[in-house]
Amino acid sequence: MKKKNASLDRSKLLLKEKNLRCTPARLAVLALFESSDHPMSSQEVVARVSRGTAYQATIYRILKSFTDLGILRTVNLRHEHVDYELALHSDHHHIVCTGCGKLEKFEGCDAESIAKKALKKCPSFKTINEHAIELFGLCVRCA
Amino acid sequence: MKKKNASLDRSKLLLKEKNLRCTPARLAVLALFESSDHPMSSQEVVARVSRGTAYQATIYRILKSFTDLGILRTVNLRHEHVDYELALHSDHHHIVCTGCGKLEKFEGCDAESIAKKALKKCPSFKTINEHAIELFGLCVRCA
DNA sequence: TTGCTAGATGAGAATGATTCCCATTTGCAA
DNA sequence: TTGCAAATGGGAATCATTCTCATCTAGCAA
Repeated sequence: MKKKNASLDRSKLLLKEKNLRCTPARLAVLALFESSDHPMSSQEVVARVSRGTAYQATIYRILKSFTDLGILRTVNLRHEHVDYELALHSDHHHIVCTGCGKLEKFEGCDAESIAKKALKKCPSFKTINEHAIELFGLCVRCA
Repeated sequence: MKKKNASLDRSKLLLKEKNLRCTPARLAVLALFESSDHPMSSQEVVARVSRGTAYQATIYRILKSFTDLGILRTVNLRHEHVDYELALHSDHHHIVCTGCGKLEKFEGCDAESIAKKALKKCPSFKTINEHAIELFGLCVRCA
């Protein structure tokens, strides 16, 4: 249970940082994202947070406020919906197999050099703070 | 009018390539995307293709089939909706100003090196065929 | 050119995700 | 502990998207 408590403490701290009250609904949403190995659609979150913990309208409100505050971010994996994931790490990206849907994460995308290049080409921009990279291809099995 | 005709011919060719019939509704959607300088939400497309040319259900059907066939792709610019754009060029990305929403395109993202790196880290993937890169930062005015 | 037919669209109803409203509850600072 | 602004519950309302099916048409074959 040590792990769970550590995660709970981190969640509480995070909410405090963002000036959000520490409610069971918010903690449940954070815990779900911490325990999930893949980004989730709003519907999946609604389905997976148990009814007693948070009503659906509350979950939509939480997803919106978390996204606005940078706790969550949206990801486009080219499914027919947007997914949400924790926005803790900036250098966190995905590879999707367009054959079977298999999903893997990767880091180390060398974003600085891309950002530098982009800024050189777009002089009307001053700084790059975040970046999203998604790769689409075929896994060993589907290739 | 030379330009317009050339664009029309390209559109007809594209539809034929994809085994889609050449209808006024599809041509109107293609023309809209060719003339637009920014990715558009489904609602914007519905609003901008005139009623006489295509009914909304038709536009949704067209957006879906075009996306499935790779004529359009979805882009996540972190607005509260997904945007569509022509998928003609693979190396075509965006920078978004998180202050004012200003949008610019850039090319030359050095995708091969990212793909190579990612494949090295993810041995369960064999090939990368497409990639999405979006950058978020501040424009000169907002910085 | 005409006729044929699978494919495409029109029109509006149906669906279903998301948001709204407001009464009630609750986290948390003083 | 108290007070109150913030958050939630519950269900109705909204609105984007999809469905159904009758009608139309693009494009091929004769």
